Amino acid sequence: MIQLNSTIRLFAHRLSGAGAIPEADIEAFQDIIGPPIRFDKHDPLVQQGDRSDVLWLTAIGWALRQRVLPDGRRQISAILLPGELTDKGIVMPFGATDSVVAATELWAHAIDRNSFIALLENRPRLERALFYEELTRHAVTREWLLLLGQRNAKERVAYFFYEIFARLSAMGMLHGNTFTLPLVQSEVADIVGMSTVHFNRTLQHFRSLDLVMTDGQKVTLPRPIALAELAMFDAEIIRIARDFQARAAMVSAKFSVK
Amino acid sequence: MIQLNSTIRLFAHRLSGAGAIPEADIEAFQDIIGPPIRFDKHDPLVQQGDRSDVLWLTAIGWALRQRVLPDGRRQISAILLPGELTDKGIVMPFGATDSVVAATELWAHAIDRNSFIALLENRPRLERALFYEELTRHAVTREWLLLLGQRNAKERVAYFFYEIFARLSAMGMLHGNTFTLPLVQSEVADIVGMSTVHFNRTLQHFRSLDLVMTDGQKVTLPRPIALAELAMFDAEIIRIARDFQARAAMVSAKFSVK
DNA sequence: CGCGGGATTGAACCGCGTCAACAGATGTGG
DNA sequence: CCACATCTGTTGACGCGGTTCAATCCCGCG
Repeated sequence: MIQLNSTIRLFAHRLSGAGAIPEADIEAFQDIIGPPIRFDKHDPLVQQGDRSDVLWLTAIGWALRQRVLPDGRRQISAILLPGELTDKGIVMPFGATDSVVAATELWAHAIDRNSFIALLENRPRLERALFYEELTRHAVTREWLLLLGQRNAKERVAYFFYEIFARLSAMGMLHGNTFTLPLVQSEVADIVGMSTVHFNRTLQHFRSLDLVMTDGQKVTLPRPIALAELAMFDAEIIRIARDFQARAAMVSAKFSVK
Repeated sequence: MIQLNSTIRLFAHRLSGAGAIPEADIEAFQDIIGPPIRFDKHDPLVQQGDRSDVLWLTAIGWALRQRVLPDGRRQISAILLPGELTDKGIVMPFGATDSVVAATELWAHAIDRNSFIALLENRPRLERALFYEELTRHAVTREWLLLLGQRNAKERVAYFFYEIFARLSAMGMLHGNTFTLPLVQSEVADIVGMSTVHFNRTLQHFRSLDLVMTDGQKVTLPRPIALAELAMFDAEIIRIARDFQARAAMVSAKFSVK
């Protein structure tokens, strides 16, 4: 059996949401990714408007998908954790709609656009898995529309912390109720659509309620469920997240994903 | 040659964004759709949380995709014009994440879930077209995140009117600079994430600038480009919309899509 | 003619943004 | 190893954009 690296494992695990992917497809995918390349914090992996010939599979570190207005206002639309593709949209015949920038020092594998397209052509189950994953991600983005369009500052911040918590939990990247959040406050503010100052004040509100504790980049949520309820986190999504978590635990036990 | 109805034409046209679909695939698609069924205004086609065995292809009338919070706050995440599918996500093994409700009297064709899945299985180009369409729609949804997270009330309202204008233009559903907007103000308010009262006041602002004129459901944009600039509508998206418009004009000339 | 849904208006209020200053941590070059 | 610059977090003061609540107007319709 071919040795698969843990990034590919993570990636394949993400895609397994709607059914397993043939091992052969995963191996074929591994064949087209390049060696890991290093990006500094703030380096762009994808530039809004560009037509690039490569997309990236993140291996270590966080990246942010974002769009900016001419006057500099910025909205972050997604956080890319390890094992994610920067831009499936590269298959489309127009430029990237968003930028993707490294939020931390980051390592990512390059994937040639044409190889990627050819691979999907020959591996229908892999293509389908990517299609289904996109449907899921789109649903998450719509949930964020509800967040930005209807929820107030406290709800948004509670939602943010709980969602990060749940996602890292699903990846086995939690230590108890503590995790590392390698983002500065202005970045989080541009995720939840509020000013840095007001995010800071809202954060202090949650600190005073003992719902969020911070120590440098370490964040602890002593009562995550209380946060989720405050944020009106959708029960169905919690359920899906928990299933995910259970499967992820199995995956990490088997393959020691770090 | 098999006779295709105009709804299927519209649908196929929408999907052609990243390449033509074999005529045979389109015919096969037509084979699995049921006769048009009537929905009253406010009737749900899809209910948030439900696991249904059918999805719908809209033929006549508008529908709204929306999500609501437990306390009733609602965010509309998409407007479905004729020739759109209510919920590709039905292929996924979990319930609908959003509701879709008729915004007007509406006619739609039912599609059986299993037939739909089987069709995609056998028609890789059709499946790919749906995948690519989903990528595009997701990009639009991310643009709305930027709208709700960063733009102010005036920009949001300007953006809304221009986007509807551009989409209807692409479908040949404009009469000069005038179109029919069959939505009440509270619905538009829930699209742009603001209160009905403030939407009304913002609308009056644009009326006083002669940028938007209304007469019942008739809306006229005397200077659409000025609106687009005010909204900081992305130039690339304008370009794509114009290409679309050009192609749509050809389609409607050929097939007399109404 | 009365009813009901939607549009519009007024007034009061406040959530959140803006601006500006300061504190603390980290880094960097001399 | 200090001096200084830079970046991030925090706090205060102020005011505006937008919400809320409650009328009132308008129009189509039974």
